[in-house]
Amino acid sequence: MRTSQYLLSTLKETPASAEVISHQLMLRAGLVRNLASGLYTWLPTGLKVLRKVENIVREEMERANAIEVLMPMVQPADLWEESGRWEDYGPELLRLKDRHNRAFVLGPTHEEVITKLVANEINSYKQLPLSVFQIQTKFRDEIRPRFGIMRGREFLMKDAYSFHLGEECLKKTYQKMFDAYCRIFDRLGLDYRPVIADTGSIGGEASHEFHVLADSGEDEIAFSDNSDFAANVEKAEALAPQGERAEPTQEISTVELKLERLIKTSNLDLKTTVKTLLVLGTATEGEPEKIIALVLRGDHQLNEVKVENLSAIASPLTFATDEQVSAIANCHSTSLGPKGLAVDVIVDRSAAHLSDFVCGANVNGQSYTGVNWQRDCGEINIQDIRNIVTGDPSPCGSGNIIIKRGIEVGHIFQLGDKYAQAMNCGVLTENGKNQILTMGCYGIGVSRIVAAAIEQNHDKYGIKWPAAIAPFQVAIVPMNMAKSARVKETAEALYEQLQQAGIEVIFDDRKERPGVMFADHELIGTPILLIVGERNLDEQNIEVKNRITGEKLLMPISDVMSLFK
RNA sequence: CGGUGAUUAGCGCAGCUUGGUAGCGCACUUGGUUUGGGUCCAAGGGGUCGCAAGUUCGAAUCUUGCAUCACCGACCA
Repeated sequence: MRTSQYLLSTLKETPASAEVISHQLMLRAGLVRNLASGLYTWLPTGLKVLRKVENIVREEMERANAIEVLMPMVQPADLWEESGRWEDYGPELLRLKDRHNRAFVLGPTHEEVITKLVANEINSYKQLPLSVFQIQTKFRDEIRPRFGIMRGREFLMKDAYSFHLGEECLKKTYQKMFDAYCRIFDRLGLDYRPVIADTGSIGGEASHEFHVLADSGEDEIAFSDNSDFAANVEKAEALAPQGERAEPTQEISTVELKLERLIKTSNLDLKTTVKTLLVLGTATEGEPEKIIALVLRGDHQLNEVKVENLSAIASPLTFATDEQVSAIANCHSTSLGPKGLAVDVIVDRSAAHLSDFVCGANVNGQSYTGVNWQRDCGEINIQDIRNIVTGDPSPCGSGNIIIKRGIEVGHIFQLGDKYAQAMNCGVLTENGKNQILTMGCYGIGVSRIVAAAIEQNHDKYGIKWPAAIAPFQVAIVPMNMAKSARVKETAEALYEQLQQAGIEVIFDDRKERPGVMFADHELIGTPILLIVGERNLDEQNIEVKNRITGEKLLMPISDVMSLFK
């Protein structure tokens, strides 16, 4: 490729709208352009990278015996009604109508379509197990698209689905996929971790996420400092504190300050206080809305995922309005406390372990000290409803927790039969009976990987691509080619030779000053720069600069091809 | 969905307080100059100032509404 005939589209200045480094560099290096909120055009250089990621993913899927298909992005709404997700999915699902007024959705995922397909195509146990995958554009109407490609509304995803007669077979394929994912991220050259994950709205049993570690990541991951344990903070169990709860030593007394003021003025340790949140309980038909109180130790944070997984709590989690709060406690939410609340109370394990604690008194501007659970609040329902924090004992039983941020680039699930059941996807077994299939599903955010790779591999000059996904393997940068016939001949010959050898080479044949060319190629992140200049031609040498290490060395022109063996 | 802010040339921004011929830097075009790290000089092209309504002799500037984009928040101790 010659730059003079290519769409380089690099920018000197950083567009104001780009927040994270990967977004800035993707715009500056001419990989993508923004079209509308969460929608991006892939420019030639970006597309090259995207295709490389795609191909690695494809090769490893095929190696894991998955077969490629391509399903429509636009899907009929009745499929989604059949699975129940037309109601469940919410506004993230973009719904649209065709000219005949028939309802469709833009596919955020393809469980329905693939399950329908398999239900129609697969009839016998002899055809199982089956794994299929596709690499297709998805659309999710995110509340808040951000960080450029990282959380766009339209994105490229690899999604795979496996079908089995039973749990045992599913587990085998799940492990195979797990291994395939590790190979993919190894080949991509990324620093990643598989972590135990919540199964979320898709449902099912076991699940792992694959995270690329980066400070800008949107997820928090809990690691043990003494074992391989790693889990999404959403999922990581916070163990109950050791030992028995201490006996009460204080009587309740009332303080004429709201809890917040009390904490500030008397320098109270948050660990001796509790906070109380009112949320909606599961709706039952014909009954008035039920409110449930959640109680956490003051220094802890509510884990929404854990709470939503409790059967008593409405999903999605909804906080009580100020009106609902006053109706129940006759005070503002900042003065709530568990004593004397006329609703069901769910107490976090750590909060439940306290004695002589401080809390709101359910009267505006008043708090209690010296409160004790059994004595003052009666029987309580104890659950794990908080986020694990640094220093907590690891749920695996070994070591303590440290927390790092990660970008979720892959997620695998053992789905079970939720969709197969709903779409009546079964086969005849050996003894001639129909049996509903068990499914697994396996996603990789292909476009997000491009952004994640940049988050992890950049410096002040630009992107430092891992070799496997660099848009070009090598750039030829001639010094003052317009004036020197020798430089031109040498550069052209090199270009010819590299092309012949099937190496992805970009030849900077623009009439630009050296500084401009260096800056562009460093921004784009081509791993090797071949610098052709008068300076070294007398000795028939060429300068080779490694973008990753910054090393420069001289080598005879005739040896250049050895770099690519 | 709530809060905040922005919207003026392809990009980054000034001008708005105090209404009166629309500017700067980068990029682009042409000529010259320079040539191993974003040269320098000169000339030039490009904008219904987000949209709509209002106030006014006159609106980028004041008022109102709308749209789009971005950031923050959605944890209520």
